[in-house]
Amino acid sequence: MERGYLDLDGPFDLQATLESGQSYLWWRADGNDFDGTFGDDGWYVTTARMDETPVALRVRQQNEVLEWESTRDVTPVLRRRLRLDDDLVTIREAAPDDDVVERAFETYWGMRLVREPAFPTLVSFICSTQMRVARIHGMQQALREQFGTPVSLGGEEYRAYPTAAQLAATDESALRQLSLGYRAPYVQETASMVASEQRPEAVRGDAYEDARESLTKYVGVGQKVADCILLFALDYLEAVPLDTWIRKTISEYYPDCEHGSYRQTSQAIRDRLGGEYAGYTQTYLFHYLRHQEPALAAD
DNA sequence: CCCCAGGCACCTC
DNA sequence: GAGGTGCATGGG
Repeated sequence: MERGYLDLDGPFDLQATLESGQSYLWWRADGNDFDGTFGDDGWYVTTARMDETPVALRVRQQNEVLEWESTRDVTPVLRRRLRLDDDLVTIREAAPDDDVVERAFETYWGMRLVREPAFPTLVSFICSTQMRVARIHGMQQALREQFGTPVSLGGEEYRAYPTAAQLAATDESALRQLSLGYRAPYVQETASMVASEQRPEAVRGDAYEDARESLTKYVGVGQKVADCILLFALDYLEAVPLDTWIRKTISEYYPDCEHGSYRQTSQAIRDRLGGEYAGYTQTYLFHYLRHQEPALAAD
């Protein structure tokens, strides 16, 4: 097993980054789910594909350093997936100068967006509809344990997130047994599409609204889920997913951005929240308000 | 029993 | 394009 230490350049908060509902692809090594408190040492686990081979890795933050363990040097994986090269100061400067945005950035300063692999993100957010964060996470763990390839790391046995081919090979009833509910056929059909060369990464380079529209070809993907995939996997930092939380926020703090259609409201709030980095601000607001609902109601 | 959760597909008009 | 409905499952 290899171990390494990665010096952090600028503010970083691993817990906020991994437990803010952006990614459902990491879990705590101590077995506690995200709503519990840390039992011991702060390690998170995930799997990655390096040269088509699944690799397990552990990471924890100790002040200005990320410590990792894996069977290979996973420094490039961490840089990419945790967006360690983002310039948070510049991003924050693009955000509006109002109280709620200030409080959100202040409270979780150091939180990064993630840049996760596209297919697992696609499946995760198909599962996210009408579902709480903790259960979305549980569903991905179930998919991993049921269909993923075994990977070992330092005596521990994990399972990689299943590939499109692995999920395409299953059927609706097997997915329903994992409590995916009505999302089961969506996941299976979408996995089949991706396995037959319709890869979500193909939208890279398209104009933002074209890319969003294009992703809705997958079953179970509407405009909101498409925005999540663009923001958390495909580097479209301007994407602002209009979920129940951000809609409540718009109604409370930015009522002039409310319009009839998703497209128009999206355009207005995107401009308000900082244009090219609007999705970053949205993610701070989402995480902050989801843990501060009384404050929202009191305003 | 109720309501709700990072909405979407499907149907009308 | 806009407007209604049904939808699986578990937790409060």
